[in-house]
Amino acid sequence: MTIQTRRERERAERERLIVTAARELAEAEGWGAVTTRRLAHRIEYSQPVLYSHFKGKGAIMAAVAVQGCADFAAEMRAARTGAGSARETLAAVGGAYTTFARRHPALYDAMFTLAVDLPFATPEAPAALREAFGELLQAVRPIVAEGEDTGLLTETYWAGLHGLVTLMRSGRLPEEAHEQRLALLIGHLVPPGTN
Amino acid sequence: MTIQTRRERERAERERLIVTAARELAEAEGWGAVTTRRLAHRIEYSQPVLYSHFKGKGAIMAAVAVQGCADFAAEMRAARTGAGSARETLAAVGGAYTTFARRHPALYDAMFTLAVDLPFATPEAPAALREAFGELLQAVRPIVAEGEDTGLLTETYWAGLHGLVTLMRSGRLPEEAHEQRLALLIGHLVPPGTN
DNA sequence: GATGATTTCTAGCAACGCTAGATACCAGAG
DNA sequence: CTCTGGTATCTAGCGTTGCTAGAAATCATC
Repeated sequence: MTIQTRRERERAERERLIVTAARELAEAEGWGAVTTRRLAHRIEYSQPVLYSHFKGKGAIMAAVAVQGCADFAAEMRAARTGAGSARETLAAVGGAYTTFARRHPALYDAMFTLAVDLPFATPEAPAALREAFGELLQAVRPIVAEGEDTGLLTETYWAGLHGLVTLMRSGRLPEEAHEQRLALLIGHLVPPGTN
Repeated sequence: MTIQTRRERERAERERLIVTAARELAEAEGWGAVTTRRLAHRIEYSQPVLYSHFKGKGAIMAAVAVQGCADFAAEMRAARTGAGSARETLAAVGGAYTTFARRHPALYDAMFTLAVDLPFATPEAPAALREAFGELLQAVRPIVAEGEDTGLLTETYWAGLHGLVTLMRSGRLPEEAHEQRLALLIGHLVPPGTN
């Protein structure tokens, strides 16, 4: 019994090691630099070991994405609970969103741009993912107008943030006016007469 | 003289052939299926010929992107000139935007998501690109409120559309409520009391 | 028809994700 | 302590990718 559990523990530890190494490598040099060979060398094992833990490179990226979502949700939660009015809350969460995306581009890509096969808009979506969306949702709820759907408005806000971030990061939008664009988006989402 | 011009003409024709083949292949099977070998085989030349025309695969994709931008701008222009009120115009252009993105995913990716080294938010940006942005800009201009910058609001609208399209296409947002989200975005951009 | 430049192709490099088959390891039985 | 069976790991290699050097073929000109 003990021998079995020790092995399982070591296996789990190595799996965490793989995900951490992939994350560090990606954050340091981008996903293009994350190859199975480099990853294997980094964890001091051979390539096939990776495939005994994950179905492929995509699954490793998905694991990194889930881990990233947890951090992401935590940062948004902190921003949300530290804010005052409804408008301030929406701005704080939006700011946390774009700040995270700019500080952790590789993580953000794994979560929201690259093709990783993670279930998203379904109940089977990973908890961290639903939690991150939940933070956005709670920030949006107070500013939902009569006859509007909270979920849909949250998705629309998300899309706005995502668009701003990705277009800016790929050089399609200039960096400098980012804060003004973000303010415009938020200003137009908040109904007139809201505190 | 004539012999030189004939060669240049043939060269230009072959270059168009390459771009067209790349575009067709990408639209039919996605950019993942566009390899230099398949492309070369399709135009009935060997691979190195591609590199005598373009610096690499990225440059070919950039050429396809520019061509796509021209079509894109034309469709948005048609939608814009066919609409009535300011609100209708904004909605028509937004609809044309998302429709194009959904109908030509590969083209859209080359233009707005994949990393192609094209100058964007600068005067050196390709004409087709600036023209496409100009269509958006003209649709936005009538609804710009006092104290707002037209360019910045256009960029924000663009970001919203881009976010909706990319999140939906990657499975992060469910397809079915797309029209409602688009309506929400437009409804919040148009100032109250606008026709 | 020979010559010299230009164009095009053949063949190959290094790197990629991934995997089959060989090898090393190690817990438990005699 | 030795042997055995099963597991864990590695070596080696497949097929593919973007890209390129050097050989071969083509063609205008003398």
